[in-house]
Parts: sequence; C-alpha cells; structure tokens
Amino acid sequence: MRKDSRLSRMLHVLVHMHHLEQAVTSDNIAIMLGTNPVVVRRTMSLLREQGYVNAVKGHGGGWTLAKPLHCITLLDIHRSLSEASLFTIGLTDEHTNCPIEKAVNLAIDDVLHEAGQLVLRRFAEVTLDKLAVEYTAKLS
Amino acid sequence: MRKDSRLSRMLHVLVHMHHLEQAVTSDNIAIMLGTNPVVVRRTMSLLREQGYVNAVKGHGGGWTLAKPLHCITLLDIHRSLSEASLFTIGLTDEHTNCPIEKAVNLAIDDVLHEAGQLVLRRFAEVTLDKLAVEYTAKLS
DNA sequence: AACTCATGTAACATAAAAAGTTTCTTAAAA
DNA sequence: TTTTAAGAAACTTTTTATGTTACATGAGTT
Repeated sequence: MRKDSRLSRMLHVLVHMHHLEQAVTSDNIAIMLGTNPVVVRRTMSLLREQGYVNAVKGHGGGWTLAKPLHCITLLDIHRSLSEASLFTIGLTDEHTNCPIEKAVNLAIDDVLHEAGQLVLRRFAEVTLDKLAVEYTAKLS
Repeated sequence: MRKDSRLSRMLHVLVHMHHLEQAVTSDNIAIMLGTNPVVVRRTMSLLREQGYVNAVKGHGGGWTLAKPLHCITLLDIHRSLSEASLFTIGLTDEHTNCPIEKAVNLAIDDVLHEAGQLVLRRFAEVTLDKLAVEYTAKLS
C-alpha cells in the first residue's frame, strides 16, 4: 500500500527553513527532496493556507516560515496536509443492515479510533523546535 | 489513499461460515462480497496457509472453518492478510545522514510504533465469537 | 472411465490515486 | 522591460490493488 511521506518531508523542509533564515524557492526545495517544483508548491500551499508559511513572488521571493518553530506542532502540519485516515485498514459498507458486518466494523473501528486519538494527542505534544535541537546541538 | 478492507471482509465471511456450518464456494463468497472468485481464493488462501480455514476441491467442496471462532482473534486474521504497515504515513530515507531527517523520522516513528502496538494488543483481545454474539442474540 | 465441480495458479487487464510534467498566468523586484 | 518566482489548470506517468481469463489439478458423481 502506498504511503504518504509528505509529513516527514515537509517537517524536514520547515526545520531547514528555520536554519536558513531566508526565502527558499520551490525549485530549491524540489532539488532537495528529489521531486518537482510544482509538487512542492502544491504541498507547501496547504501549509500556507493554514498560516504556517508565507509565499512571496518575484526576485528574492520564495517560501519563509510564518511562525517560529516552537509555535508549530506535528499535529498542525499533519492536519494541514491530510484529512484522510491514518490507517491503511478500511471498513466495509456494503451490507449496512447485516448485524455481522456491523459487529465487525464496530470492533475494528473501536480500536482504530482509540489508536488514532493516541497519535493525534502525541503529535500535538511535539513542537518543531524539538526536532531542531539535535541539529543545533551538533553545530555548537 | 486506498484502503485495505480485506480484514473487515474476511471477518464478515468467517462469522457467516460459522453460522452456515457447511462448505461455501469461492463463487458464493464472491457474490456475497460483490467481487471475483479468484480474488476470494487469493485472500482466503492466506487464511488457509495459517490454518484458519480448510479448502476442499470437487463436488460439495469449498471453504470451511478449521478452528472454532473463539480460537481466532482479529490479530490472527490481520496478520494472515498483511505484513504491511497499519499506517498511511510513511517516513523518508533519502538523507539518512541528515540529523534533521533523523529527528523527524524518530519523532513520527515513535508515535506510530506506540499506536501500532496498541492496535495489535487490542486486536489480540477480540476473538471472532464475540463478533457473532450480536447476530445470535438477534436470532434467539 | 468420463463428467462435473471446485480450488490452485499464472498471466494479463483495468481502475484509481498519487506524483510528476507542461504550459501559461500573475505578481514583484531588478 | 526583463527576470524571477509562485499560482493554477490540464495532462501524463507510475504504482498497486483489484479484477479477469485461461488452464491445471484433484475430488466426488454418474
């Protein structure tokens, strides 16, 4: 099953942006990620819509952080990128009146919902400045 | 992102098989699930390999339960069907020497691993006979 | 023995979605 | 006015689960 690595990639980019302290172009980010500038714009614009980055056109333009890293959590970025389910497991809805299907779906959903809540709670606890610590520690 | 609903579907089938108490053909299961008999064989054979169902060829043949429902857990079926990750979120491995990528991946993986363990633990607690209760309750 | 029914398996086709690409527009700075 | 960069639309490619076809194998029936 295909995986969505946009969260990992965008976090990576955001922390690098913090250290650069100047605008980065989509082209540069694309090279860094081994992808395409249009794909970068598509993804970064989701973060822009939520107010985590700014985009500036023209000479010297590009992407900058709109908030300090300690004001952004993993959950913020995760939510900006995807409203889709965290899980690769899906339920069925073909026999909605079948009590067996209902029982099966309830049992699975109960567990996935609890685990999903755990993930969101934990993502909310991690601010991006924590991810930068190891890096800055290495520099000093 | 595409979802794998085989767990839900196979649980549904197994509980029905328990109530039928006779062999069910791949063709019948395919009709029930709105899919193809070859797809059914592919999926059911994963359960056969792990000893949860039997397959019998020829007249009157088909699929039967190899164990009572109270000896099969959600985890058993889940494991039989997939060794793939539970999560739609993936990590990156393009800059394995980059401390930022490392920190990002560690942070995400820490959370997903804990949530994954929770799911497996909870799946292990649910035996399939519990899923049949609601149904039998309705019959009596 | 011949026939029918059912699984086993391989090879191929289809479908859906994410990712990549091309092309053009818009805006800002040099 | 030219260059640089994002915004956006339309299209192509790639990937992968699912579906399909065709044939082999084996078990029970006639």
